[in-house]
Amino acid sequence: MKENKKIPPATVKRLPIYLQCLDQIDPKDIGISSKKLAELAKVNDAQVRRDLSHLGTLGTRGVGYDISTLRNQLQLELGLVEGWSAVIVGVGNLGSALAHYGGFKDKGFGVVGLFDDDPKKINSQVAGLVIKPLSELEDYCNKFNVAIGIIATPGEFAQNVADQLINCGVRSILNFAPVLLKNVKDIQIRSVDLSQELQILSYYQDRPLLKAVD
Amino acid sequence: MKENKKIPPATVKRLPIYLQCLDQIDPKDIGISSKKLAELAKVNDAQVRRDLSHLGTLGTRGVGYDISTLRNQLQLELGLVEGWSAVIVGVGNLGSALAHYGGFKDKGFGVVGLFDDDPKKINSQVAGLVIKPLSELEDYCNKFNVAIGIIATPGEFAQNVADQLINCGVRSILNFAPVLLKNVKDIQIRSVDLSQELQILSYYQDRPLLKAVD
DNA sequence: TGAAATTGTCACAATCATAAACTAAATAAA
DNA sequence: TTTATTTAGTTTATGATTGTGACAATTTCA
Repeated sequence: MKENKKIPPATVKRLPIYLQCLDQIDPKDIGISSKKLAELAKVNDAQVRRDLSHLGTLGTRGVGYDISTLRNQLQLELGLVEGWSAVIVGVGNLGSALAHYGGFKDKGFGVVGLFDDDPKKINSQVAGLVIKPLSELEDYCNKFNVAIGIIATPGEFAQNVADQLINCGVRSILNFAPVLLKNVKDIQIRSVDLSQELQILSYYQDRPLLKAVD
Repeated sequence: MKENKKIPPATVKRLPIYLQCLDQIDPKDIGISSKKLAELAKVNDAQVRRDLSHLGTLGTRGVGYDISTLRNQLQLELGLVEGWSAVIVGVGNLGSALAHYGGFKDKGFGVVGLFDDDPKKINSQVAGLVIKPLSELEDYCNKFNVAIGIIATPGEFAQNVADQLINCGVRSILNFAPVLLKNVKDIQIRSVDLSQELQILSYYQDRPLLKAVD
């Protein structure tokens, strides 16, 4: 209900899930109840109402939520209407996969540049983009006002790349390299470590009674 | 301290990080303090001590932790010494990237099979493995005692693939498809949604004063 | 023996999820 | 119209989880 109020991080993490659920329902439906949405998102329905109340008064008592209004508000709150530009640094298998990944564009992110320092890759094309050397990163970031940097290099180069990205004015970094990047004030960093995910699964593999969270 | 006691999920998520940090320190070092390890893992040092105390009494007061003992205990607790076998279903860009990803083998996971239902892909090789049709999944899982299934298909096939994997005796699933899989008792599922990570970054992009967690 | 270092553990505060209860609003039925 | 039903929004309570500061216990070293 309170506008302009800080949204709890746990709620922020669920907002993209709600958005995803909205894409999965019958396009003929124009409304949805918190109960139904909770079912799709696999959370408690009170939680849904509480989470959504952070975005303002979106629903109608006795009726439910209007789907298109809800989608718009979620996109607005998440900043998906701002058309952030992103670059991918490191165009190996993972970087290529990310460059081809359609899910980014669908959500309003545009990958505008690919960078690698391997001379054999420079000037070749991946997903319709020409791979550039890292030396051109700064010009690119200025030209396209790049907001998000995606790091898909081997671990040993990741910190250096992150420093360069930050230096070029990039404020958010999504890191796939298996290293912990230095925490810099005002810079948002999220790391996805594929092997760590498997290790967590491995822990619970031996302990079928427990359930992992998140 | 308490053996056989449930380890908090938040701690489980940090254990692979500690393991990663141990790989980054000078191989000549034989010991490490909680303070130093906390610095590397970017957490509080009291947290490190508490997390590690769940694995038993590993350290020595006034001295610190013996690195090789610590590494062994972390690997043991995470089940990394059991040599779990994994299959990858969906050999598009992301599936290929995962197949090539060396980080899995380093941590004790072996990718033993690739599956796809695209006739153009079947029988071709990726990362030294021949891509098989899904119809052969069950035989494979039995033959290699596959414990972990990695789903890298488009979203619309993910639930069906998950059902098949579970049917074949797979008990842990790492899902990269942008859908929420049904929760099945005794089956561990972790989902990594690349676009969701970007959306969370996008939220905080507009709010530089806040810091995302996790 | 005393000082410094460092672990293991406890206690406390903050956050979070969930449920219950209540109000308010909209719709459908009588 | 009146009444019943549905459902959002809000508050409160509660229990669980988590992170962190504090400190005694232990080891090393001078």
